[in-house]
Amino acid sequence: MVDLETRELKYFVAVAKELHFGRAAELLGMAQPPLSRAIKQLEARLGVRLFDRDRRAVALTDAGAVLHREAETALNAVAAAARRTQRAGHPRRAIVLATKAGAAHDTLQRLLDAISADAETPDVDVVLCEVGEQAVKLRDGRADVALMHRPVDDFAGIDAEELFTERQVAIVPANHPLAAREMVTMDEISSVPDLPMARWPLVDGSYPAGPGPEVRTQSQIAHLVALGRALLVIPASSRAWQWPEHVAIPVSDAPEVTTVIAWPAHSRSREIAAVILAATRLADVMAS
Amino acid sequence: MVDLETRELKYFVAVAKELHFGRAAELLGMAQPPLSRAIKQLEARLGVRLFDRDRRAVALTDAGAVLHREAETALNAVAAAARRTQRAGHPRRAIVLATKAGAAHDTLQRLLDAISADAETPDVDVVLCEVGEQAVKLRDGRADVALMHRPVDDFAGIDAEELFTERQVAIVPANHPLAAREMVTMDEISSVPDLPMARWPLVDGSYPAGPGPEVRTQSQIAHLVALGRALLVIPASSRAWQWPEHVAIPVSDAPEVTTVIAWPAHSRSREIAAVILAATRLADVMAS
DNA sequence: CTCCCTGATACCCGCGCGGTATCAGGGAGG
DNA sequence: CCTCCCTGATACCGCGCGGGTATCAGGGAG
Repeated sequence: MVDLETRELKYFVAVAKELHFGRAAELLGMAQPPLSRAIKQLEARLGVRLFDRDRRAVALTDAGAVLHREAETALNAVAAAARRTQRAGHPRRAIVLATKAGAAHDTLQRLLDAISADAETPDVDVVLCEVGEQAVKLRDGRADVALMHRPVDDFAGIDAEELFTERQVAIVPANHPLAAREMVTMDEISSVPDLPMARWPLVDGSYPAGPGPEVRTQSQIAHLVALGRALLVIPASSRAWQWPEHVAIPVSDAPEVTTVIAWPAHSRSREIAAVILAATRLADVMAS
Repeated sequence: MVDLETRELKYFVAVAKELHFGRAAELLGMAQPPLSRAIKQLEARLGVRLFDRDRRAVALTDAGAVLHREAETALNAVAAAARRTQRAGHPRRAIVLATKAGAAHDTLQRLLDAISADAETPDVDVVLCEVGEQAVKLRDGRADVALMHRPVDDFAGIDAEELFTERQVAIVPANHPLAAREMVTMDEISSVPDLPMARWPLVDGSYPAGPGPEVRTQSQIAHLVALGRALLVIPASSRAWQWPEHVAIPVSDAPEVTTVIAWPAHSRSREIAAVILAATRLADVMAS
């Protein structure tokens, strides 16, 4: 049985990301030769070639691609172990709730109120995330629970309880012809040439192909829409970040989005359970 | 940011399991002093006390208990990374299916037939498990897919697709009065003093309290039932291992058991997806 | 043909990990 | 009350390995 050290995994991931030993070494704060040697030893120990180096380019082999994925989840698990242990050991025992900035603002407000009013639930810190960051933070231990969205977010390794489901709205510039509409369809908004949909980064940080502008943050897209350069389809409850220059129009045929409260698939502590319970109870109240 | 090495985690887990530095060191194949030092350094690095040592006994602190849980999942992830990488790199690319020995025998038979008949699906090796072992093997990479049972198995970190649901039967000795019955209730069988239910080990290896005999394997319990010393409630499809000395009686009010095909929550490769698809298709055929 | 880019090799040094020997403190038994 | 022993902590040492610098090697570009 081979066993890998997290140091080796970290080295491997750096090279797999950069596909360049020199740059990877620099990122790791070390020299290139020991890095080359470490990777070589790793390959020897596993008995598997991880990179194809043909003098000018470095590429992942199939096995390397597998390790790339696996190593990242393993490193996340190790980091989570460290962070959760530290948090458990320190007097301050607030749990961390991750949520997309601007999303479900009023629900979150009421949830936090309910939690702080209830003596049973622990203190909660809120950390605001961009796009799909909640899952990352749950996985590496920087957060304990999160508000996430089905089906848009990535739930691998994450459990969740449904809170509420809502339709989506298109956010368009107030001075655009579409702004006068009562309701639109996906077909209509995807065929507007002067208002392409903004492109969000995928999990690996790259962008899908398409005509729309590349954005990373909510305020970037808010700005772009206000400038009349893009439109956006989001859950209705996200409207909290709308500016006067924005108009929200219900989209009749966009898939509904379910807001869920999510936690890492393992480690369901009593504190986390209390918060989940508070959230589901609140959702029941709001539904009735 | 602290980062833990897998070596340290392994040391910690050994001590957490044994609650005894000397024995843990022996299990690890090392001397006790370096182990003590390693744990001490770990505590220093995390800034958290992990064990309460009061000269005569070693106990986990709250933080230690957290790390115990987290470290085991992290180590599983690391081991899985190594194993899956090795498997991906070697010419032989069979995927490994874990199943409880004796359970759902005919379904499995047909599934394997369907898979080997289909050129699209990969080769499949079958590994037979005792009780809840499938989840462990999925988590540490020794298996890629598994047949598991809801609600009895532990699905933390594991995704699954339902295959079929069935009622449970009580297995009793053929010479016992109950053997003549057409149908029994849970109440009836739990109040038979001379036929206690066998006790299976919990996830941590210990046994729940109770009058029944402790068993670890299917053949142990099969033997015990044949000897008239215990009874057992299992899904109807598990009857494959019945001996002539066994009689199966439907239990009217036992919770139904759903057999599912399961895989680790991350890493859903094309090969695994093909096997899952074959299994769900087969279940559809069998249901109609 | 030459230069340069990039990964591999050679070699050295120092830290850290693991080993042995020993200490320290407290519980149990006479 | 004293002693023995059990168990974890401390002290100290040696060496292996991880990381550094210098250099090589091979192939693409101009």
